[in-house]
Amino acid sequence: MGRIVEVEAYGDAADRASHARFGRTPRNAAMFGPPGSAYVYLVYGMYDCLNVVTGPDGSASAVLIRALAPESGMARMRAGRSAVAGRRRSARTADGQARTSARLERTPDYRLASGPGLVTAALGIDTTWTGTDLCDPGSALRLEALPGGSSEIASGPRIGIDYAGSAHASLPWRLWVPGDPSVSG
DNA sequence: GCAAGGATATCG
DNA sequence: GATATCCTTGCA
Repeated sequence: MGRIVEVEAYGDAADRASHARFGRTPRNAAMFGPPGSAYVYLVYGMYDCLNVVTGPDGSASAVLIRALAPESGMARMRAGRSAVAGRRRSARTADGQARTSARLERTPDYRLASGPGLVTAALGIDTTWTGTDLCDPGSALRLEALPGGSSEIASGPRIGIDYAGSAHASLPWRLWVPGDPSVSG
């Protein structure tokens, strides 16, 4: 379990940074699904990114989960991180494997899910989780309300979307908990 | 600073 | 059917 400390908002075709910018396609179909369901996609051929579908059924929008502050299950998060790291080319050799493993061991708990690709690696989530009802208490992957709730929230431009053009790239649709060490670098 | 990696949307 | 590109990461 982790506390969500960094997210980004993505809209419909009008949002030139969104996967929905080309309308409905096989990949983004889940973005048009019911709110509270999951949209997981593979990015850069290696990392999965977890989104929460937010808009009404039939409209496209989602919130990308960019970072978690781990609260429990850190041993399993490390196992998940290790499994994903093992697929990288640098870990194909015995020497690379040893370095990757040593690096992960030096990684503090608060950095286990400090990035969108790291969130899914830590949780063991991949694209097959697309469509999961995140609001069902019976789901293995789910959202829960945080008792005691609100902390201060900062906002700024979304990351890695320069292709969208300055008008969209400058929108302050990245939200995070200021000062939290688990926010991505 | 930049390669790895595979799916994907678009173009020919 | 081929190809430029991608909501990233960890290495040089």
